[in-house]
Amino acid sequence: MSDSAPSQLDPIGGGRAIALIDGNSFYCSCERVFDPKLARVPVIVLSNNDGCAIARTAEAKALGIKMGDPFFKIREQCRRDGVRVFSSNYTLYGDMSSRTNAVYRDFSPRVEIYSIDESFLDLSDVHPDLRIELARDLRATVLAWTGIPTCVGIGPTKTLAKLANHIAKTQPALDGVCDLTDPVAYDHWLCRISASEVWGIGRASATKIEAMGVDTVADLRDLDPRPVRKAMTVVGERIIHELRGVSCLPLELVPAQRKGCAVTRSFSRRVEDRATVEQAVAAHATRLGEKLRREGLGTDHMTVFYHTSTHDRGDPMRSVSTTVTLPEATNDSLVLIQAAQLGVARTWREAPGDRPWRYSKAGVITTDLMPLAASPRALIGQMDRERSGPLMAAMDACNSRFGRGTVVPARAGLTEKRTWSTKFEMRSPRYTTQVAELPTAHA
DNA sequence: TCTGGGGTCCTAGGACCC
DNA sequence: TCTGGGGTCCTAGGACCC
Repeated sequence: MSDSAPSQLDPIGGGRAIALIDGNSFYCSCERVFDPKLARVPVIVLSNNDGCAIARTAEAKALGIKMGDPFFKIREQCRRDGVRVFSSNYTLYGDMSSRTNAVYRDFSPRVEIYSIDESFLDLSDVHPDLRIELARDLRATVLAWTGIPTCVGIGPTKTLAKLANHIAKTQPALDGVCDLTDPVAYDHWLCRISASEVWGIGRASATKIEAMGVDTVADLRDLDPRPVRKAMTVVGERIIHELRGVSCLPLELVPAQRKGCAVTRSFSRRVEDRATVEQAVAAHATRLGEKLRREGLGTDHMTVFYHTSTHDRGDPMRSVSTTVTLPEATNDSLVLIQAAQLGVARTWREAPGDRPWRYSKAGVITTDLMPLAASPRALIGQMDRERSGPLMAAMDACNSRFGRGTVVPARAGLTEKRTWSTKFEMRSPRYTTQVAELPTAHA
C-alpha cells in the first residue's frame, strides 16, 4: 500500500457518502423568514401550551436559555433581554419543512426525511473532492429559495453524518459544512468530540461508556463491541460499527407505515369535572380520527387516559388508563369519540374526600394500526363503512378548506366552548397556508 | 414429590430521538 | 397561576404450549 494515498485505497465506509442536513434553530428560523425584524435578535419558540422553550436562536442560547426551560421561569428574563417569544406554529413549520425537502430533492434523488427539520441525502455518487462544494451549494440554494439557514454533515454512515452535522454546527470555522468521509477530517475530529454527542448515546449510555473509560468518539469507536452489547444491547453495538464506517442503518427512502398514533394534551388549567374531561378526550379522538384517515389507517382499540400532575405536590394524585376495544378497525371519528367517552365513563370516580382530583392532562393512544382497507371485518358489530367513509371525507374536506374545527361532530359537548384548550398565546400567523394570514409587503 | 428443554407471544419498562 | 407531545426500538420476564 502506498503511503501517499491510503484514503483512495481504503476509504472509510467503502465510498458511501450520506449527508445530514438540518435547519438551524429550525422553528425560530421559520419565524424569521416572515419577520425581518427578528434577524439578529434572540428568538425562542415554546412547546404546546406555551410550556417550555423548544427552539432557540444562537442569540437566545447565548443568554443562557436552555432547551426545555419552563417558560414561566424565564418569562422575566425574556422581557428584560428583549427575547422574542413565539408559541409553536406547526402548520407553518410543516409547510417550511416541505419546501426545504423540495430543494433537497434537486440535489439528490435519494432523500430520507428523518424529522421535521432533518433529512438524509445519499451523496455516494458525488466525487469525494466535490462533496463539500456541493454541500455549500445546497446550503446557499436552500437559504435563497426558502430563507432557512442550514448545516450539512457528511459521513460514510448515518451516525457519522449526524456527528459531522454536529461538528458543522458547533465549529464556526467550518462555515456550516463538515465532511467525515475525508479521512483527514475523520481522524482529526473523532478524537476531539465527546462521545456523549454521538447519536443514540443518551444520559444512561453516557454514564455506562464513561465507566468503560470512554471520553471521545474515537474511544467509543475503539471499544470491543461485545461488552458494549451486554451493557447497551444491540443498539450500542450498532453505534460502534457505524462509527467505524460499517453501515447498520440503511436510508429509509419510503416512509415506514406508522405503528401507533396518539393525541395527548395538557389542559391549560386544572380540570376537576367529568364533562370537561369527556369533552377533551372527545376532541382528541376527533383529531386522532383525522390523523388516521389521512394515512388510510384504522384501529380496533384505543387507550384513554387522564391524570393529575406530579408538579401539584400535596394534591391527591390519580392516574387513569383504560383500553376500549372495538368490534373491528375504524377511523370514524364518531366511533372513536364514543370509545373515548366510554373510557371516561368506565373510570370516572368522584374523589372520596372533599378535595377533588385536579387533572392536568388527557389523551387517546392507539397502537397496532392497520390499513383500513385490508383490515378484517367483524362478524358481529360490523360498521357501515359505506356510509362512514364519505361522511368523514366530507368533514375532512370542509375542515381542510375552512380550517380545523369548522365541522365537528355534535357529540360530547364538542360544540361547547373549550375552556381547557391548549394555550398558544403568542402564535405567529400561518403565513404560507392560510390566505387570510398571508404576510403583507409594503413598498 | 421431583425432574427438562425447548418454543411463542405478549406486556411493561427503559432508553433514546426530535 | 404557569413545567410539551409524539414517536421508535429493544429486552426481560411471565404465561402458555408441547
